[in-house]
Amino acid sequence: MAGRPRSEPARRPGSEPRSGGRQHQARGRGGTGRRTRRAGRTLPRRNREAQEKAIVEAAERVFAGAGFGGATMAEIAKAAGLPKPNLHYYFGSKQALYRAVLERTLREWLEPADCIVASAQPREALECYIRGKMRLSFTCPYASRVWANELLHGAPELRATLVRTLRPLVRRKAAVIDRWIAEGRMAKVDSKHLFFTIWAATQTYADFAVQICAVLGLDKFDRTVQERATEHVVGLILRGCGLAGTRPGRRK
Amino acid sequence: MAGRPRSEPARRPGSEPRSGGRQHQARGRGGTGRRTRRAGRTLPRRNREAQEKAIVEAAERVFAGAGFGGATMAEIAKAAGLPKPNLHYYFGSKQALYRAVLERTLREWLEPADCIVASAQPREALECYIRGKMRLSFTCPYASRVWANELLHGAPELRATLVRTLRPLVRRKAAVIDRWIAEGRMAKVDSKHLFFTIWAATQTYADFAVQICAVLGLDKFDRTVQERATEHVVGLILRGCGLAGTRPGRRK
DNA sequence: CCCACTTTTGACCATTTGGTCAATTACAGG
DNA sequence: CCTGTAATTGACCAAATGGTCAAAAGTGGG
Repeated sequence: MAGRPRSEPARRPGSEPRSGGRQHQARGRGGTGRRTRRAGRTLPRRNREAQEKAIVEAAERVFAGAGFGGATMAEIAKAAGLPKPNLHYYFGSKQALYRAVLERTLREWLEPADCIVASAQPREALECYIRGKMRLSFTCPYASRVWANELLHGAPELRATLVRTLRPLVRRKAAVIDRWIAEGRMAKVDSKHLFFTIWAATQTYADFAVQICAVLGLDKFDRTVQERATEHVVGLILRGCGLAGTRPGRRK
Repeated sequence: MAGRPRSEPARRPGSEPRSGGRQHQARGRGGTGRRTRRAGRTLPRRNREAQEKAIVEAAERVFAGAGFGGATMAEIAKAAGLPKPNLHYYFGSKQALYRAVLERTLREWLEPADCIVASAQPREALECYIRGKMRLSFTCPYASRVWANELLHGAPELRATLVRTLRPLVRRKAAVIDRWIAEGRMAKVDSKHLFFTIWAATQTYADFAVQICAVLGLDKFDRTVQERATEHVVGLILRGCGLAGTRPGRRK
């Protein structure tokens, strides 16, 4: 099938490396997504947005499992259930796809920080933040691992983002905490390093899950362990910040 | 290019991939190192042990920077200042070399835990352990990153080691902590999860150094930041374990 | 000086991999 | 039904990569 080259097929595919660079214009012009809603035949006729999402999600899993260097486009394509050229059609290159995955992750990463606002109670705010982070670790471990992997290798793709986005965010949130400290509402801790510790303590459950499972003798995290871990981290850090009290003991 | 000797290329002496692995008997007999002192020409004539060490160290840096999949034998060879076939001569395969790097790391990893013994004071013991871990993070970041990378990707090479070596160690050390808790000498924390938190909080300075530097606006850690970070982590966790007191405030 | 053994290397391969193409199919309008 | 555009896909590359060889060098003993 397919084939049947009409009449003047063999035009010698140029042989030159074409080298090329910016072919793949990506994104058409205006209303690309027309949402056809009329299923073609085998493929549910997904629109561009849905296809891109499917690819990014597949890529997230594969990158998380093998790192940028270890992941292959073929594997990602397979995971997404699409032929390989489609990935290039939508994202142009492996690196661009990788970047798309990272961008997606950044949003989730920053979200829980919304809890930390000056008008909140220190204990409520930090507890909310930590719980949010723990929840993410358990629900989106892949995203966390891709992010961790990128940092591990020197953040070649997002060093700029760290400085332009993460740094200002931390500065703002740290200022809130510093005020609480100045008002004597919590112990004197280094507010920025507190963030590093919270990130580390919470994401370790996503990034290093195998190690934790191995030590605990589990195959995977179950509800019980997730709750136990969460209460442990929340308790330890709140106590470390001088925010114990109120809630008597371990909840569960 | 590349010739195309079509005719009778390989005599296939053993056809099979050799699979096995024990070629490369490593370790010579007794006095391998004879240190010729007469430089052959460019290479100072290093003995086997020294060569292996040089290779492992180069590999550690390269694996840390690119992960297993992203690292190339050529790059490692270049970093070690040796031709590529030498790596295979000494270690047989990329995987074997990688494993050698991991084994080396495991030793460093476990060492600081010696501080935690039943006869010690809880505060002294934990403080010693945390400081030891922090020191390692700052002095041997590459090793930590290789380890982290391996865990991140599911620990394909050392899942067994985790269960056979790390798990029993944690069980023993956790038992010590549980006793201290039972004796009312420290707060009620989950002893195993306490280890996970300590590992995370300390190694984040090695694994995610770029992120921390970006947030702090630094190029690299200087003495001051290292001390500040150490005091922060020690203080936060000890307080979280109900082991504050004695030492008044932040030392520096 | 010769011999047996360990190391060192340059030259090569078979495969894998990111990426490219041209041809084909699916649609939406006219 | 025809046509232009978006999307899809099988077939291909050139480059990179892990690994292999066999021919050198070194080396120490007899």
